[in-house]
Amino acid sequence: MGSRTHPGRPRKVSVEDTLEGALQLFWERGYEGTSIADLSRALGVSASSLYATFESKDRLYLRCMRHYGETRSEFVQEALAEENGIHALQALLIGAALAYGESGAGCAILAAQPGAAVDTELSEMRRKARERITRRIRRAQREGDVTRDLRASDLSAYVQTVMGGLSGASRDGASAAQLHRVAELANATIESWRA
Amino acid sequence: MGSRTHPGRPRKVSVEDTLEGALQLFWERGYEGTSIADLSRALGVSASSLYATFESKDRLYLRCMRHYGETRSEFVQEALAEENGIHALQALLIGAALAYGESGAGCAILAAQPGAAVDTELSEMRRKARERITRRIRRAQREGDVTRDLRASDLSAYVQTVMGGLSGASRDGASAAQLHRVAELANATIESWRA
DNA sequence: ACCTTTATGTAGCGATCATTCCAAAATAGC
DNA sequence: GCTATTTTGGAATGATCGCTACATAAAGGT
Repeated sequence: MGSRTHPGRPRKVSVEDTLEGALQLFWERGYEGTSIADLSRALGVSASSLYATFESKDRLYLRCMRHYGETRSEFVQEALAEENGIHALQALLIGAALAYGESGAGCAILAAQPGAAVDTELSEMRRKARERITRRIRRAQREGDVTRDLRASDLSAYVQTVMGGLSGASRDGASAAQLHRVAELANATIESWRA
Repeated sequence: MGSRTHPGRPRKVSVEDTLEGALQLFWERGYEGTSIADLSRALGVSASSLYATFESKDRLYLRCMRHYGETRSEFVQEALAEENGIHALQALLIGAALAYGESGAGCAILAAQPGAAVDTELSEMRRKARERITRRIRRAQREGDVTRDLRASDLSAYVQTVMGGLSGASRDGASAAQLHRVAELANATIESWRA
């Protein structure tokens, strides 16, 4: 299945560009608030082309959310790579405040509403993100950065709760500066988690 | 206009019951995820009756959100009535964790997605809630419960951000116990705001 | 009994929804 | 230039959307 003898007509818009454009609409208006006609109009591609490339609206939405995860979560990787565990978590919240403040639409995945079978996969994505934070905290506890008196899963839940709150505040119109100040208040809590 | 001479046919379902039932659907599935046909089926009332009583889907939704505010925010009043300012804010988060944990659908107003002209009013409701918290914090600062080194509006924003995060976590399936533990972590921050 | 008033259900409105069919267009290999 | 392959746009699918017209049912006032 790798012969590739006959090429066919070239696509008007690349898959990458389509995902990026569709993401913007889904991100701002949500899954149910974005119709195929909206996407077709905004992208300059007919509905049938979208269906030929991405099987259904569900699948396209899912691809967009994965695309979001791949292109908008660098700040998570960078923050968790901080040597000191406390600094890592604090950098995570500051990074979230900055990222959500820039976009003005919060986190596409955390802000997604329940809807059909898509929600299962999104919930799984959120669970994995939380798990990544939990593992980083466990490592910090092993390394003596974070106290062992508190459960890593609880601390992780707190961090993701604040991130979700920042996401919501961003969508509600909070300024980047405002989000930053909230993140700093939350970081005072994290400061108290030192071993 | 208070004569009331001719009564007319009695309604099958009271306005109160209709609002309560419609709220349940809107709360769980959101505005766009709930159709008039869904409401008609769930309430046992025809669509035309709904339109005769509530002018439009927008207005019905708005009435439901107000109904939510009137019947589900007792914990806010009770918490903010606490004598000590620090305790008031802490009770607010604990109360939110309890309330959102019970419903399993978070806060209907904080979790509402942007959509048409309805969003303006919901945003206003959130703003008023935040203002109420801000005023309580200012009072606490006057009474010497909370430090004057931090801006009341920032502290209020933090509290509402955590509430929004708890709401989202609840919708994502977090248990009441889990929400409670997160609230207690957030309350450690609030503890540090003592004057 | 009749009248006024209000709420009811049925049927239907045009618009939009996600999705599909299909023929034409555009490419590379032969 | 032909063929195979793939994407394209336009038209149409049935279903559902929010909403309305209309005739009838159920009450109290007289």
